[in-house]
Amino acid sequence: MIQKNPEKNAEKPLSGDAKERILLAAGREFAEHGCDAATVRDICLAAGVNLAAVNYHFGDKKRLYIESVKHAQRERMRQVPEPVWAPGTSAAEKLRDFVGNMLERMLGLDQPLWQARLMLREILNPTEACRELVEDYFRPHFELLLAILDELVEGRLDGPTLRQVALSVIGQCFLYRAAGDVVGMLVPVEEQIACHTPPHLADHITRFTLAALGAGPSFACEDGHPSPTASESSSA
Amino acid sequence: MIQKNPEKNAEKPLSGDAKERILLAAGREFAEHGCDAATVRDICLAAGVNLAAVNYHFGDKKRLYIESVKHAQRERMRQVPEPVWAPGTSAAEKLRDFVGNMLERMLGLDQPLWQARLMLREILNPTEACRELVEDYFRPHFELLLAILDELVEGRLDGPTLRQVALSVIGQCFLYRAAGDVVGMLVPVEEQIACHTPPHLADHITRFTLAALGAGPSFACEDGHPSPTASESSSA
DNA sequence: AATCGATTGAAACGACTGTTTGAAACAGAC
DNA sequence: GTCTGTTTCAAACAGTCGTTTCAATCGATT
Repeated sequence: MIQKNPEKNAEKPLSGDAKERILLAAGREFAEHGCDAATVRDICLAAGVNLAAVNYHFGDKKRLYIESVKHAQRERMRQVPEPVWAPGTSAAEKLRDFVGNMLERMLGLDQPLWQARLMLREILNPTEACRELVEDYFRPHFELLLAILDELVEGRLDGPTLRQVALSVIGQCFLYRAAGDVVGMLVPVEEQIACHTPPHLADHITRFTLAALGAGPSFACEDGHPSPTASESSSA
Repeated sequence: MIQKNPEKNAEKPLSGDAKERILLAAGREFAEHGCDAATVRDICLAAGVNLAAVNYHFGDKKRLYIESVKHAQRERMRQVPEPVWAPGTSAAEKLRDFVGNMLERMLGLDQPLWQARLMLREILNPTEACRELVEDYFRPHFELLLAILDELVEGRLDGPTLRQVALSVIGQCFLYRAAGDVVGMLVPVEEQIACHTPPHLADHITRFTLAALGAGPSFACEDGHPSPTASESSSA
């Protein structure tokens, strides 16, 4: 029943048709409680639909979970596209933009937090949706990072080493996403709000990586932190 | 019912008194399914005790969960103690040992896998047990790493920068623990069994970090991977 | 042997789970 | 209007959940 009623239920804060509302509410609930612990009753209540709607539109809970993961992934790809650079952009600048983009995708507060959290659950406890998530979402970013790093070291590193370097870069970002609460307990609060914002983190991780690859100034040979806000990067 | 099983818990956790058997089985179940999704019936079945034993010994499920996390933490601390070094050990060697120790604690296959998995759940979704976990378990290791790094850079980095470097080191290790399955989908299998063992990873992460800090040879200026099995580290 | 507190046992409690049901409401086609 | 297919609704289904109950059992002390 594809009806083109543009403004039918404007009185309700629940926009879209039932199926999409369920996907949205399911994503939130699954992200917060996990696939098993979340309940279809809570999902339907949050979505403003009847309890039977889940089984009508998605068959059962498990298929709803998989669909909600895929939905969140698609939304995430649409919201934060991969960066593109003008020809002639240096590899170091590309790395800086890439890291910033990844951190924005992981930690960005302007994006819905639950989408990243849902994917994090899928990373930690992979289900059927994980393989698709990896192939469509993670692998392209991984390959892009590999290309940037390869350009950066001008082909001086072989495949396995290059992949390990890429995983070192990702790991540095991933920690703040996955273990953010524990990091928050280990680092003073005033230091967090000063240094643990996506731009500052991107600056640190980029400089750390460039220094490791011999493509930038060493970390410990100059003054402590040379103004993390500097280094005007020409983002596309 | 009190049978003397002198054998250690190879597979059957039916040694020791009921309370300890419950803690062991609870740790395994909570690690696999999470606090909410795990059931006290499965725990009691695995522990070989009556259903009412959980409420008798621990009050309710939540308190059992907290106690099982603390129990796993204590066991982990007992099994993998912090490394100690002879006076005069270089900071680079200390870093190498520290990273190897941390990776062994995260990925070591000779240790029970479920303990690390249970703590990972607590990191991702902190409960009441998390603060104690951080203060008694994570913070000491963090402070030790900070001391090593400070010695390594000979005081040339201020506190916040030093902490960010420490988090970079931890993040590189943490990725393989938390996102191991996804990493396994991005890297060819033959490369994993060759390069993703704790010793190889420790070598890579240490060299990467030392290069970033200007305390070791750069990564991309020499040949690709100078035999990761080398560099005889004087482990404690 | 008798007693007492600590522990264990089988069964049941009420609440909640995912799923199903059949009727009602709805849209458009005739 | 009737008819068709789609979607929504309240209610109930059969299980499972955490927790409780109370009698039976154990271990040690008297």
